Amino acid sequence: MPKVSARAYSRYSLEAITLLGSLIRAARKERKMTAQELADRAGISRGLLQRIEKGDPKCELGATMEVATLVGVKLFDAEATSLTKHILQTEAKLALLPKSVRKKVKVADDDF
Amino acid sequence: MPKVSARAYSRYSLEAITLLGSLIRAARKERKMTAQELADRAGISRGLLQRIEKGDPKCELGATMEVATLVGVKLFDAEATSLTKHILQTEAKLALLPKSVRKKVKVADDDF
DNA sequence: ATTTAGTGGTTTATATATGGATCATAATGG
DNA sequence: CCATTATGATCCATATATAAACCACTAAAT
Repeated sequence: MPKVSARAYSRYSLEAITLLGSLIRAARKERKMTAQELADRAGISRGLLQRIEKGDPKCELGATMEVATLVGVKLFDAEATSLTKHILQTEAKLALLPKSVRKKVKVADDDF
Repeated sequence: MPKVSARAYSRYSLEAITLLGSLIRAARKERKMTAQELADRAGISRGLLQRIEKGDPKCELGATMEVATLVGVKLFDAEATSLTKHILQTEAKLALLPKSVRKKVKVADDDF
């Protein structure tokens, strides 16, 4: 069964994911946690944790975030309470923007 | 087919994911991009983009990161070149840590 | 006011990620 | 040096995320 069309990732995306994985692994070891331990606490299998630490893009966002949180790697280095505030701010900002983005029909793309 | 055991996410994880989604949506609208447009550029379906923007934890990490990158939402606010450096540093740090974490056998858990 | 495009929510079929088991290797602690 | 355990990798069955097509609704733009 030949793979038909893999997904394409930008350089930045791959690097960011790789970095995230490395940070998680480093953090886990600094905390002297076994891969199995961390996997258990996160409620995932050891195999999945391996892939996360390796930087595999094809992992659940939730699982990855959960693991990261458990070892203290925060994407947005802020407390949950602070995040809530941030979310609300963003939502408010969103409310100001048009509900739907309407494209000009005739005019050529002004993208470049 | 009853769902047996859903995955548990910490408060922080869910909030961080929600925030990420909101930031993406806001960024997309600021750039006056259609959901379909962004989905196409990211090589994903519009439905998936909706879930990402909504903050669904069950999405590919790669797809999410890709979309975020496309609209300029950086998890690690740094250039790719800088990320590489950061990765190398982390790897180097990792090399100093023990290859495997060994648990004490007899002694009781010192977790608390 | 009317038209049209964007959005949100479905459903279904398919691709695929995940869990679990297993094996080999490596490296730690005694 | 030895015993033990963490790790890395692979395989398979199954759960599930994804793409695609559809619908209804909303809200831009004329």
